[in-house]
Amino acid sequence: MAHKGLGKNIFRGAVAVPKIVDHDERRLELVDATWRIIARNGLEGATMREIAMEAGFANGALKPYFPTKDTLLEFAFSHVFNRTNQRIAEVTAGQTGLAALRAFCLEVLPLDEERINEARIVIPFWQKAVNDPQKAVIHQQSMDEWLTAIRRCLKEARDAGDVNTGVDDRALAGQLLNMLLGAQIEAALAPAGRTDFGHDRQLEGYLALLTQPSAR
Amino acid sequence: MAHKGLGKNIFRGAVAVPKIVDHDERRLELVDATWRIIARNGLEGATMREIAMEAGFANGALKPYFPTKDTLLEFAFSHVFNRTNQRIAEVTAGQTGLAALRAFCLEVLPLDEERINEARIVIPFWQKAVNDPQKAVIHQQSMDEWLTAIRRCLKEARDAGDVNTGVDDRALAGQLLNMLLGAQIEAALAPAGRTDFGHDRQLEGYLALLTQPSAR
DNA sequence: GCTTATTCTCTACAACTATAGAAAATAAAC
DNA sequence: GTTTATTTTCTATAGTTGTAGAGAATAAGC
Repeated sequence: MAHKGLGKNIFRGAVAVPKIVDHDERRLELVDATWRIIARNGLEGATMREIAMEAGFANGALKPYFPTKDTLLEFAFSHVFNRTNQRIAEVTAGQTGLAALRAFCLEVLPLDEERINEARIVIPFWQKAVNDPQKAVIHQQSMDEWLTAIRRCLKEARDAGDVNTGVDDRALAGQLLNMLLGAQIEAALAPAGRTDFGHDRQLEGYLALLTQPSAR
Repeated sequence: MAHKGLGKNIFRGAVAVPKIVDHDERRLELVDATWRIIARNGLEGATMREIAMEAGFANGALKPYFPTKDTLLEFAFSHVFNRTNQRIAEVTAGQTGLAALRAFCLEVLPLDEERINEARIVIPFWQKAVNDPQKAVIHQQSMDEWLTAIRRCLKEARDAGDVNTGVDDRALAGQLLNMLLGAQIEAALAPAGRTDFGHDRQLEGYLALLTQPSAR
């Protein structure tokens, strides 16, 4: 399980010296260092030297784990989505309808320092993705997943009577997704330290819009 | 009016040779070339050499007009906002309430190739602004203006009875602004050529949400 | 302690970038 | 045509970056 990074672990007569570091784990450490550097110094400040130093290594130490910088960055960016998606899964587990939708959005919105930092990582990613189709696909896939999840919640909420607007779910899901993305920008561009952007109130307001006071 | 770029146009006895190029105009040309390069090759591809060539000049020709690359980029980025704001002013002139709000949003949304290109320029700007407070302020100022404009429209629309939701205008304005920003990301990251993202339908849907069918 | 494969450090290098500034080209005024 | 200031080209430079790869350091098994 450990010998995955290099193809050198050939069968050797009797003695087999095991690898000391778990390559997969090391890659995650390096991704973490990359995130910290990007969040602190931006994409321009994320040089291989800087990242290595942040991880506690010297210049060339990343090579065995990521053959190229682009490999590292792409892996790092993918992992932001992975982590967010995992948190979403945890938070929405067992929930349905409007409750699930609320939990979903509250997890994506940059409501605390940690997620504001993630916003500061996602924006450089978007910038790269604008001119790198391979990275754009990574984004697109997660967005498609999110759209599907949102629409599932909306459908359930309609069945439960919590959503009864005449506006169709396709439009609603698009609105909500774009709101979530826009919130990342607002949070990432704000001066460091600000954490209260009223995004949670915006969300509650939006969800309230979906329920027309039909019978009153 | 022309001698603004350099401070060399000193009083000279009798003969005064006029400058041939209008510095302000030239700056705009250079900004245009910068936009084209960024939209086509991304921020990484926007080197001084590349920009100069795109504008039809050689390597050092930009210096008299922009002493440094950062100056050029900042000016170029500011101008995206300027241009958008001017278009907004034209389109919303004479309009009020929901009509003005609709016109405003339709102008900001990336509904055609030109504005999709602008989205491809704004995202690199945001990326720079994340770690450059001076650029972040440029963004913030326009966003504050936009928020104010949106809330003015909402108030007018309420007075006209076109908006009657219980959700307060502050939350609504925030939602709408974030929707507009998010739409830029979706458009900029899509493969070149796509132009229909349903953003206009999303907008109509959102505006419909603001009008509760109270008396029916 | 010795061997061996892995892991890391460090130096080197080629490519590229922003910028500076000398020199050439240019256009107006005489 | 000559002069003069402006405009542009072109070469040079200092700095940075990703990457390569030799060698040192390291840790496990004997």
